[in-house]
Amino acid sequence: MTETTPARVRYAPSPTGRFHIGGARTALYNYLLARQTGGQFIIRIEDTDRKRFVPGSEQEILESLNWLGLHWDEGPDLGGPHAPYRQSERVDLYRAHAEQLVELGLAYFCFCSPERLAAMRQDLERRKQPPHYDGLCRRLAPAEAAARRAAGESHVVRLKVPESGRTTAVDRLRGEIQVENTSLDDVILLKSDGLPVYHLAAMVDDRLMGITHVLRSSEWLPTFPLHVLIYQAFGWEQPVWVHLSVFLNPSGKGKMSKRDAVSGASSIYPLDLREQGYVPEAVVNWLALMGWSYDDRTEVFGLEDLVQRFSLDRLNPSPAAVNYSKLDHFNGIHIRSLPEAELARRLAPVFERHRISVTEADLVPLAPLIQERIRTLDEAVEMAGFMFGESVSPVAADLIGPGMTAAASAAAVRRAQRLIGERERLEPESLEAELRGLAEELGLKVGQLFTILRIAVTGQRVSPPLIETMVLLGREQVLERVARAGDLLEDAG
RNA sequence: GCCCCCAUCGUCUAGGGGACUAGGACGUGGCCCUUUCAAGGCUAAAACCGGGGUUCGAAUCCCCGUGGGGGCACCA
Repeated sequence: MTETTPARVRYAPSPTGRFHIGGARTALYNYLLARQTGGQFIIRIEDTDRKRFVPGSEQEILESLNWLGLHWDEGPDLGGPHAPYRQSERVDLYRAHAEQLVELGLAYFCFCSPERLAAMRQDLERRKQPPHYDGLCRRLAPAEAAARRAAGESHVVRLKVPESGRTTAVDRLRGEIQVENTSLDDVILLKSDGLPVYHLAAMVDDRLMGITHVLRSSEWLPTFPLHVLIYQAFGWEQPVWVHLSVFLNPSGKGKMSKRDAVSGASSIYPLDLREQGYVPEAVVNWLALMGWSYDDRTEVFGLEDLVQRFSLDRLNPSPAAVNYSKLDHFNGIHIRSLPEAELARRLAPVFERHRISVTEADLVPLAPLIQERIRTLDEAVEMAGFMFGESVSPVAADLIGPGMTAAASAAAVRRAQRLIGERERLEPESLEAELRGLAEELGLKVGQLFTILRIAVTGQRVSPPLIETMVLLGREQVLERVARAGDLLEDAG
């Protein structure tokens, strides 16, 4: 079943480190749902933990999302009807809501010191018991609690979890999840510094911002019932809850982690992927299919296709191992589907990064030659960097044709040199015909002659198609390089 | 220790009681095409975690194991 009413969804990262592909996929699914239903996609920064704050990470998040094409309707930079979109700027809201819950008798002030809590936790651990707040302050008379608070005693606000019964939480993918209330802790909602924890802040904001669907990481599954309880305490209607599976590292053992960013060739960070020559279309396509599928055969999608076809019903609840060779595959496909001018446009900064000065206009005629040969944009430099250097420097030994002597190779090169020299300019059809003719005349296989010339002209064994490359390079350049190869071969012989 | 989630080829997945000799894709091997490398085409090997049920019939439903993952903070 596809959602029909406009969905207001949010991606709510905390700025505590680098932005990775797991977050990107969560953002993607949220974005797709919003666009498909004509709803809104909101970015909210969850920065209520001052200790873990990492400067610059908010920028990385926003830059990554923009690069991927996941543009938002409301957010910390854009503002919107529910501004501000940074939780650190919304603390009064959380405080008021926490107090409201205390007044309703559904939460309470707790004066237990961190030391007492730590000691209690240690004790329980020693006795192999699950960590659990003992409810000391829950039993305080409201009047006494109010007095101690008024006296300025340091305190937090805790949720009063029912002491019996069960809580049923409904996840769109997994159905009903039931837990005994006794297994739930009286979680802290408001810290002693007056800032909320996730459990309070996210619920309040989701409600206030009119969030209809919460698509978030399955790390939240264990505290999901608590969140349902908080909604119930406020008397709010539940949103549609969807817990997305986590990403496993490429081996399939263990959750994807920072280590995986350095251990392999490919990174878990979108911005690194960009640096490595991946196109956003490929990253989006790849991410979309890790945890979601359309059918049993279609797998190449652009963002717009995904907007059209995405469906919560086709989400997969099981964890997925990251597979970079599949990313390479998608990257090749999406590079090939780019218009030539667009490919040239994207290639320009890549050559620049490799300190090869070349204009976008120079790259336009080259684009079709390499388009189906590269899997990442950076491979273009390897493949065709020789086009933009002053000269190439092949080694004589490499110039000798397969199964040939240096002398025979030299002779072949000189004949080719003369043939090219006799032409005013190079035209692909006739050049190819004449070189093929030459090979035949010399009793060589086309491959033998072309291999020699390829190395002479490009300096490499692997290159774009020889004829087109020579035409692009131009008569003078080709002549110079072929002549030099002839010299090298004659010296070697 | 306790709680929660998950379970089909190496990996991503299709499958929602009979259409399954379990389909597709990546990767891997072979062949074809071919001026190199790609791309493309064809092809091969490769999976229902185990055990009990339910049913005429189970990859599909239930239970128990096992395995994997996540969580148990004045982090998110």
